[in-house]
Amino acid sequence: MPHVKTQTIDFDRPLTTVDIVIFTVSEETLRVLLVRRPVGEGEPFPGRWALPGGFIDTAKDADLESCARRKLTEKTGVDVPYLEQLGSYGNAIRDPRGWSATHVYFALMGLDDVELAAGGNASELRWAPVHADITGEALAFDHAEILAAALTRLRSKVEYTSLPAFLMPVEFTLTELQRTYEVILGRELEKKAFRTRVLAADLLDTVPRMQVGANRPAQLYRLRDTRKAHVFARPFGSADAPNAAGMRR
Amino acid sequence: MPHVKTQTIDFDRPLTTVDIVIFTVSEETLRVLLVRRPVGEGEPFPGRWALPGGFIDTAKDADLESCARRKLTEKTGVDVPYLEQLGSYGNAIRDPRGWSATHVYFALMGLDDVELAAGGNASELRWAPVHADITGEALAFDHAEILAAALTRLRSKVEYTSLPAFLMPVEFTLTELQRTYEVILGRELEKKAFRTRVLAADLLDTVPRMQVGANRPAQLYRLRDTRKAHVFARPFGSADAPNAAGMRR
DNA sequence: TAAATAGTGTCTATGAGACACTATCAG
DNA sequence: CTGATAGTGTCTCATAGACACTATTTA
Repeated sequence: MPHVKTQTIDFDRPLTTVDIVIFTVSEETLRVLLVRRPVGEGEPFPGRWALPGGFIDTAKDADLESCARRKLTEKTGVDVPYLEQLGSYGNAIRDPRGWSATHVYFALMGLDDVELAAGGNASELRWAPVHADITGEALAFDHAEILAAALTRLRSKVEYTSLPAFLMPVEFTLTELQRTYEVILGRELEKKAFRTRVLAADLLDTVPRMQVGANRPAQLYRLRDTRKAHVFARPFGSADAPNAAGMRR
Repeated sequence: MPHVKTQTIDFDRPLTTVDIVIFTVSEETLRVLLVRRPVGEGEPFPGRWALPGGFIDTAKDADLESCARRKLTEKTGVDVPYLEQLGSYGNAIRDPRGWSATHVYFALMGLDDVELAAGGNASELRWAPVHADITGEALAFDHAEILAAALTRLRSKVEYTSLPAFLMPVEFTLTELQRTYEVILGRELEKKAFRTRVLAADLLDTVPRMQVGANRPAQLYRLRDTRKAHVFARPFGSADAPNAAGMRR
C-alpha cells in the first residue's frame, strides 16, 4: 500500500525520476550514453532513445545521488569518477503520464576498460556520438533539451576546468588531453600555452613510461585526484575568442 | 481524486516541493528571506524559520520555475530580477512525512522599493542577516545545508560575475557596488582595478545625476541588462588570494 | 581652510598567445 | 636520411595589483 500517507498532503505529487547525462570520448568523438525505451503497455515513447534513468525507489535509494549512482552502475558496470548535479526539469507536459519532475545528474567517464556489460542486448544501449545537431534528435521526453543543457554546461566548464581529464583513459599523454579539449570546444588550442597551464596546475602525475609510436615518445600521465576537478584562474583562450568564457554554472 | 493515475506507476512518489533562497543586501549586510513554519496539526518543524517554498500545485504551476516565481511573488510582492536553479535535494529523512525532494531556486533582488507586503503578520517573514555561522542555525528541514550551498554558489559566482549588481537598488554608485562585492566576499578589493573592470565590461548605463553628500559627488549608474549577469574573464583578485576562484558552479 | 570620498596616472608583474625552434623516435 | 609528433625558448601584449596622486563637494 504505497500511498497510504498521501492523503495527509494537500497536493498531488508529481512523478519523480532521476536521469543521467554521461559523456565519454572515444575515437576523438564526444559521446553520450543512451538507452532504448521499453516497448510495452502504457510505456511512453516506446522504442525511442532516452537518457538512462528512471523512477526513484524510495525503498532502496537513500537520496537522489545514490539513486543516480545505482542507475549508472546498472548500465555501465563501473563507479563513475565524476558526478555532479545538472539541475531539475519539471512541468505538466514532459511525461504523458502526468505532471513530472526529473533530477538530472551529469557524469563523465573514460573508456579504457569498460564494456557496456549491462542489459545483455547491446541494441538497447549505445554511446551515441554528439554531433552538432544531436539536440534536434527525437529523444524521449524532453531529453533532447536536457542533453543540450548538459552540453552547454560541459563546454562552459571545459573552458576553465580540468573536466576533460575525467574523460580520458587512466593513462594518457598531454597531446591526447589537449585533443579532448579541442574535440569538446570545437576549436584548436595553442600547444605551449596548454601544456604550461596544465603542468603548472599540478593536476597530473607522470607515470614512468612513455607512449611509443612512429615518432618521438610521449610522456604518460595520470590524474592525481580522480574525484575533484581543477579550476583554472582564466579560461582557455584562442585566436578568435579571447574572452570565450560563456556563462559559468 | 488526485491519485487515480498513481496505480499505473510501480514506485511510490516522493513528496515534491520548491524552495527559494533569495538574497538581498541592506545596511552593508547580506540577508536571506526566511519565513516562519506554521504551527498546526501534522505540520513539521512548527514555528521554526525556513526558506520560503512549498508544495507544487500541479493544477496551477505549469513548471518548476513558475512555481518558484509564484511563491516569491506571494512573499515579496515583486518580480525578482535574477532567478536561477540552485539544485535539488532529496532523501528519505529530510521531511518527517516521508521521502521528499525539493527543487531549490536561487534569487537575488535589490531592496529600494520593496516592503515585505505579504502575509500581513510581519513576524512571519524576515530578512535575516547572513552571519558567518548562519548555516548552523536551527532552520527547518535541511534548509541550513541548502542555505550553505547557496552561499557557496553566491560567493563563488561573485568572484567572476556581475551578480552583485542584482542586489543593488535601481541606481547606485560604483563605490556602493564595490562595497556589495566586499560584503559578500569578506575581503577588500582594489578600487582602480574594480572600476576599470566593471566599466570595461559595459554593464552599466550612467544616469544623468550624481549622488551628493559631504564630499565629491559620485556618478550614479544603473544596470543595462537587468536579466543577464556578466561573466568576467578572470576572477576578482586580492592581495592574499591571487587565484581565489574556488569551484565555479 | 579641513575632512571626506570620487576618481585617475602610471609602474610592475604575470601569464597567455604566437610561432619558430629543437628533440627523439620508426622506417 | 625523411616524416612525424613531442616538447621548449622567447617575444609581445593585455590586464590585474599597488599605490600615490588629483578632483570636488560640505561644513
